[in-house]
Amino acid sequence: MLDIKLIRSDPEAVKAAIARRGEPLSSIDEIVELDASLRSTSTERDEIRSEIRQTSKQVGALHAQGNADEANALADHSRSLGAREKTLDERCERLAAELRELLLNVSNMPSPDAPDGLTEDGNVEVRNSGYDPDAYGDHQKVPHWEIGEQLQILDVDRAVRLSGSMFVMYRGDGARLLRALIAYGLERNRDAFEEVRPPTLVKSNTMIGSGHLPKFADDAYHIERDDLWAIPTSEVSLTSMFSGEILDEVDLPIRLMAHTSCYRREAGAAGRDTRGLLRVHEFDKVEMYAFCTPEQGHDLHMEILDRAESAIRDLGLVHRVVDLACGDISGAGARTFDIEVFAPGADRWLEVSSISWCTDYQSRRANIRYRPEGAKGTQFVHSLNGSALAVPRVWAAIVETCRQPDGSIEMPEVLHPYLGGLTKIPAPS
RNA sequence: GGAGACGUGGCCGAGCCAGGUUGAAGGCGCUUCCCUGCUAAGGAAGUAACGUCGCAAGGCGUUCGUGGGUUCAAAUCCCACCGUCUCCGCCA
Repeated sequence: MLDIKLIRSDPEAVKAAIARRGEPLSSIDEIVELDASLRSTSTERDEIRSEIRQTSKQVGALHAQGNADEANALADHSRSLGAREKTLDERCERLAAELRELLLNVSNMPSPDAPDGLTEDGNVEVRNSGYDPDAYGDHQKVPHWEIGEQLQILDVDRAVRLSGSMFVMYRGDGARLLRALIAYGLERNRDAFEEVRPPTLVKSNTMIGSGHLPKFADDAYHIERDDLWAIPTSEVSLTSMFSGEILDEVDLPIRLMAHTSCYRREAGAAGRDTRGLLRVHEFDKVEMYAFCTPEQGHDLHMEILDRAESAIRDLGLVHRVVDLACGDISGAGARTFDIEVFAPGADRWLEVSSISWCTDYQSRRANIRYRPEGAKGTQFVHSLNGSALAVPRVWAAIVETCRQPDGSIEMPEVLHPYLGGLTKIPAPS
């Protein structure tokens, strides 16, 4: 959520920023208007309330003196004020609800450092580990869904039987590799990040806090009976972990990481990139998350990017880092870097991590503040998030990249400690 | 899921049955100052967040789990919901 005071005092600057995303600007004008009428209405209401309170005290005092006539006359007067107060209050409620609805649907302002561009065509590649299309042998140009079937480590057909298309099932050494990836993602960040295992079913307010509601309701699974949402990422749970709290500056930054399942309806993506693990409704992910002061934001952003990138690099995967154009940054982010790995079998780049600095956009929604040391009052914290390791696509890239001419799959060395002695998934006999 | 008890400020804890001068006694903690003098004790003052108006000082409003209702007036009365605890049931 954007700061209403900023929209009020400098609507043109806000519009200029939002325009870089290619989002419509008309709601900003509506917000300014609604805000003005809300304030004038609530001022009027508050004045009447004040008068009612004063009058009521006098009524009590008069009764205490035994002066019933005068007390009743005053009470009558107060009653008429009450009617007016009610009307104004109802108008305030309506205006506030409308204003909030509009505000919740405005995306964050992109950072001035984010590249221009309304689509992914404006994305800027900032690093590439050295992609060479000729570097792959034929044995690596087999897509993971075929390898998975050959080695019986990925069973798509049976998963579809259970849950429908775009659900998958890992089996045998495939499931073991998945488990190793999760452990790897958590363990290498344990030096600085507190491991959390949050709920994966959350209330609507929790989804609003991270920015996934109300705008993206179609992308999420909703359990109607209990009005709970299945999280699309643990970012949702972690954002609201300190909701409503005022943190101490000395405790910042707070670094958290969580492994959870993630659930996505992928409503707009039917039929696109749906083979194998490219896009699935349920997947495992280790997420990094941080709350910090505005001053700490930039360095933390770089730190999380570096941690995510080095995890991929150490697995030996060809990858690149992309600085997202304004129009390609998701709603809550002000600046986002994506990490993509190259999957030689599927023959395409796969997005495996999205590292975002959300400034105070999420903390305003979830109401998370901190007390700056030596200053009065409170301020909203900044929040950042990024995948430490998103399992399916990394799993796919490993299986394809590490496939040997005999059809076996050599496990990356950094995973050995988590594989219980397995260094190679054997070729089919 | 059933029965009972309970939800007050940073914490503890009065107030609620008899609605009014209670934004809320008292204590603890914390901050500043004084005394004393040495890591104690004592004394004084201060000690929420948010909204809005104001250059400011400050004014006004909201918040006693949440949301409604009754009333001139609600922490106090009524209703619903949420949560916590105890016992029972069920279960991993």
